[in-house]
Amino acid sequence: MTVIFSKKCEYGMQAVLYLASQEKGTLVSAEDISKVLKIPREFISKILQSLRESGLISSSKGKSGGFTLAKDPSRIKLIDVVSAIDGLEMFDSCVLGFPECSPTHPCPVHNIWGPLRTQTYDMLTSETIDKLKEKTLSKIRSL
Amino acid sequence: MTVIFSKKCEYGMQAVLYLASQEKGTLVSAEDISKVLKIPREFISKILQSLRESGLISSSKGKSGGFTLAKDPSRIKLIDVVSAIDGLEMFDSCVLGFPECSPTHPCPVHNIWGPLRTQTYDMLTSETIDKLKEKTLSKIRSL
DNA sequence: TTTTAATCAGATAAAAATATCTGATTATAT
DNA sequence: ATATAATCAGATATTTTTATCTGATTAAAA
Repeated sequence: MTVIFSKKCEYGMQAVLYLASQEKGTLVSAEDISKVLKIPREFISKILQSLRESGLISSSKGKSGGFTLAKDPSRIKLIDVVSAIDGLEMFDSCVLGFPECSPTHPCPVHNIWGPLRTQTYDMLTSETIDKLKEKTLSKIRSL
Repeated sequence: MTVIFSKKCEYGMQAVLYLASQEKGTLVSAEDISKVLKIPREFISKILQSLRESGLISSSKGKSGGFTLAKDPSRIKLIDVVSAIDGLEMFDSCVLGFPECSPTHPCPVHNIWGPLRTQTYDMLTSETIDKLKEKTLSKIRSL
């Protein structure tokens, strides 16, 4: 079982938070991210590539190349990463796995789950990642 | 990506809710459950077997055999199914996938996620499945 | 007593998620 | 110029989850 998000998505969020905690414009290599966050090198590489394709981060090749955020951290939210990797489908599918769960055909816990889902969405949407910089740094220090 | 629970667990919850919506003591075959809930026959079979091993449901073999709840629906909660199939690990692991996320080493969204996790747990813990009978029946009618 | 319809146990298969490998390309630094 | 250190693209491998198969056992019904 996953805790809501796939490993890819979890790693992607961690990496984006890490990039956001760097000095603006700093290029960070996949190797570096892999070591700091303890994520398999080749795996985070692939994830970074796909985030680049989505336009969330940018990269430069060659020696001393690496990755950096494509825009200011004050304009990026965690939901952007989720959207790019896992997609937003989970925010309108049934927690019990029933098909077409809706107000007209609610599952047994539909009314309770609705607000929770909304709050989860809000958690990912309300804050931009620049606001999470300090917390990110102190978490990384403890890894 | 899953929506919190594995398919096994979703199907397990659906099946247990369905059993709870039957007349007390009714034996329901895996075939029947499979058809009503549109779950692959052999797959739900395995899930029912494992729920039997966990003691949540009981079975009788032979012609006109089948499955029924092992105790009164007023004493079963959805968390029992989750606990038996997916385990409760998700309720204390990090939503961003960081290891050892805790109040002393919180991840960037630790404080926001905590209450949400608790509410999710409450959703599965507060109501016994007999309370969900009517809603289950009306959902099943729409499948 | 035989047929039938069910669970049960264990093996296997298929699909998806996670992870790694290989070699090409690129750009900096020596 | 050349060596080095990085991304990139595509293939491959491994692991986990989801799903199916096979045959044995059981018990009710014919």
